[in-house]
Amino acid sequence: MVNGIKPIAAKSMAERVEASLREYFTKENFKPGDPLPTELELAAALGVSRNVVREALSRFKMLGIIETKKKTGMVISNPDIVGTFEKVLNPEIMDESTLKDLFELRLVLEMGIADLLFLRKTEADLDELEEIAAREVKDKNFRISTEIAFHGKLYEMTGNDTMKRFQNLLLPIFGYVMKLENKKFVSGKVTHQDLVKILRKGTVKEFKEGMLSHLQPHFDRLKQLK
Amino acid sequence: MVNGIKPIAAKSMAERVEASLREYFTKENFKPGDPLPTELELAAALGVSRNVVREALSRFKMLGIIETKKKTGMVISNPDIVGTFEKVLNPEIMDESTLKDLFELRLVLEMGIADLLFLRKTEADLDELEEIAAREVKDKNFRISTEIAFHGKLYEMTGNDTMKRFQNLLLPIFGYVMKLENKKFVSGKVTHQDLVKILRKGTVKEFKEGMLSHLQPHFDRLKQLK
DNA sequence: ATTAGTAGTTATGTTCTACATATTAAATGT
DNA sequence: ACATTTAATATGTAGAACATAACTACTAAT
Repeated sequence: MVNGIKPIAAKSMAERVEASLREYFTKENFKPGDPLPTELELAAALGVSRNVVREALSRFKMLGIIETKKKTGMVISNPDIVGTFEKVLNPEIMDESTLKDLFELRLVLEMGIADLLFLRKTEADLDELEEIAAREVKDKNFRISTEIAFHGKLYEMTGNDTMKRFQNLLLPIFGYVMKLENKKFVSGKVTHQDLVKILRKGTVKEFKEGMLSHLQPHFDRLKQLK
Repeated sequence: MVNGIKPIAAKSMAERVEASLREYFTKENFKPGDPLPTELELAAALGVSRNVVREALSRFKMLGIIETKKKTGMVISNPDIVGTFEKVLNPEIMDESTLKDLFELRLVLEMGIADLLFLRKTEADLDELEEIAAREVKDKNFRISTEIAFHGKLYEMTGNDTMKRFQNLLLPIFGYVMKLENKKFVSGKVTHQDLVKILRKGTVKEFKEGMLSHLQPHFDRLKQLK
């Protein structure tokens, strides 16, 4: 077996141009709004066809790192990281171990937002949350949608838009993993209504314990697996 | 002001082809390993040039959703989501509110991993962690690197590779935000060595309190801002 | 002098053709 | 039956050409 030897340039031109451009952007310290050379200039500078350059640029456009206008040219812009995440987060084509990891990540987030919640909660938020929890008790049929609504509202209350959107993306993962394991959504001893109550009048510590108890079935399952 | 009116098709062909392909993949229920039509077939089916198709395909290749081999053609594959994340996570071109959000996200993760840690910790892990903490006390100069090593090891101990890699990506964000706010890395009353001790002999609850205390300076700063 | 209109220029958007290259599959020869 | 050669095919890359939007500058008209 041949060891310590690797292919010279297995990667495609577009891939290499992407890497070169990325390096160029950081080296030149590009900031949002800064104009880029034209496609032809880049092609000439890199010694490749305009076609290849465009394939690489197309990638940056997808990430939101580059924006273009005709005649004006291209400029750097700040990418939408959550939006990008969305583009790869397809449960159908994800390997199982990653799915499991993301499922756990969701649990970790859920357990970790307590401090932010107590830092930023408002009366209006609590009222709305309470209303969601109350609605849930009436409509036995729509447990999943209210489940989503409740936890979604929690993330919203953190005042962290990125986290809220991120959690939203993880929702299908959550559902998918549950389906894979043929499990039903089961809540622990602490209900949503209990959580609201703690959030309103209790302490951070109590809330953390409450949330753990609420998610206990999920943690129990993890314990079984290992 | 004109209301309820939007541009017909402002998006580029490549962008629309990307969307069409994405829809096609899910509709046809493609799984990793499944072969795709050829570029020419796609171009014909979509009524666009092969060039445009290639620009769209290039995007999927970047995300790792498509892999290609000459002659054989293209197949669906499972994307590397953390790797994709890395491609957009450049602090230099990110807007400040997103940076702030990610900084908080890091804190939330840190607070939320306690349960996983106690579920999966091993003696070997604890030994290594203790060693890192001990090294830190000796080398006053390299506080930041040991800071990274310590918390990195914690994530590693969760047994969640995705989370570990994700945290690794957030590190530069952490540093960047600190630099932006001209703050130094300050630990709370609970040190790394204390955390190790709790992790070894204490309870989950104690560890959570310890971690909160360790990160308290950061939470205090958040409190100041709001 | 301000406005309106016109023409020219430029960079991206799109298409088409051609050829290179890797790899599979078929054909051929021993 | 096996090894070798040949052909076929899908991706990779290059180059030219034209379309299109948007900026610039010049011109004409009120």
